[in-house]
Amino acid sequence: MAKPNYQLPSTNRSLPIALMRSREKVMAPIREMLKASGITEQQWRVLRILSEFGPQDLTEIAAKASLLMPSLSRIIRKLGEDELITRATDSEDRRRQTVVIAPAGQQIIDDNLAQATRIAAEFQYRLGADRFELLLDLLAELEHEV
Amino acid sequence: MAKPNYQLPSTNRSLPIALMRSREKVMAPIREMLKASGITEQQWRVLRILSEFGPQDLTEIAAKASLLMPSLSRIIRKLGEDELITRATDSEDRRRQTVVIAPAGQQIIDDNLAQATRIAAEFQYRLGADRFELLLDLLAELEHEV
DNA sequence: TTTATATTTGTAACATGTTAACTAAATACA
DNA sequence: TGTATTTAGTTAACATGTTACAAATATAAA
Repeated sequence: MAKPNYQLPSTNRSLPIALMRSREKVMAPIREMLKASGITEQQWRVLRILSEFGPQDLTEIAAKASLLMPSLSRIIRKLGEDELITRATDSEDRRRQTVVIAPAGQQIIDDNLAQATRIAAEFQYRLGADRFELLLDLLAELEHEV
Repeated sequence: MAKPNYQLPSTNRSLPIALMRSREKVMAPIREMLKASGITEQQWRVLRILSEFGPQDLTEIAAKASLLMPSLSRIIRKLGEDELITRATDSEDRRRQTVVIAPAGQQIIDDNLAQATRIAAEFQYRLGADRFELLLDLLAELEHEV
């Protein structure tokens, strides 16, 4: 069976490449899982944030999801077209739009959250809780301003 | 002066998001530097690999650069159009194309490598050599097969 | 040698990343 | 009050990420 074969092998001590490869490795099983629901990794991230933190505007979502506004704008439009979210203009500040997760969107969360949690736990288990926390700390240090 | 203001703030203990934010933080100054040469982060990665490891085919480049073949195919075409590389069909295996860095491409490497090295060293210095190596080790562990 | 299979490269289609420019609305301030 | 600035979000343009598939070539099997 000939299957797409674009693996990303070979070692490398370059930090940017290591970060990229790790993220790919971590997200690949999530993406695989989400295929059944027909949504992407980023759409999943937005839905999770709406489910966990409740209705909020685009700027808040962008900050939590680490998405740039132009990307988020497109994602929100797509999620609206698919009726996974609804949006309403804020009555006090009419520039602002409050986004709310819709039942169909919440259903996708309900269908996938348990397995997503298992996948995340698998990586934590692989490193061990202490080394996992250490990794998150080291990554956070990279984000500090110079 | 009104400037684009799309920062990516807020903490988060999610590994995928931490990986994404760190990579962005590490690559942002490189991208900034490369603007003067008019090439992107990925084009830079390809040129560096060609400069460091010499002529090679697309598959080898993809592995070293952690790029998928469809992306690399477009990048190589663009680099060829800009005359930063040249390509020639392998005489023994005519599917294979050997890519060679051109003088204009090598010039971009020469113009930027010292500063790129300084930028990379800055992050290493920020963590300290030991913690930097530890970070690379932890990231490598994430890539292990289950 | 002929056929079947695997490998490699290319292309299409869609989604996102990135920067810049833009609109509309709110706010600061002279 | 009127004007400038800031903020929220959108749109445009280009490059890349991702998956699926097609095309070309090489290799193994019959």
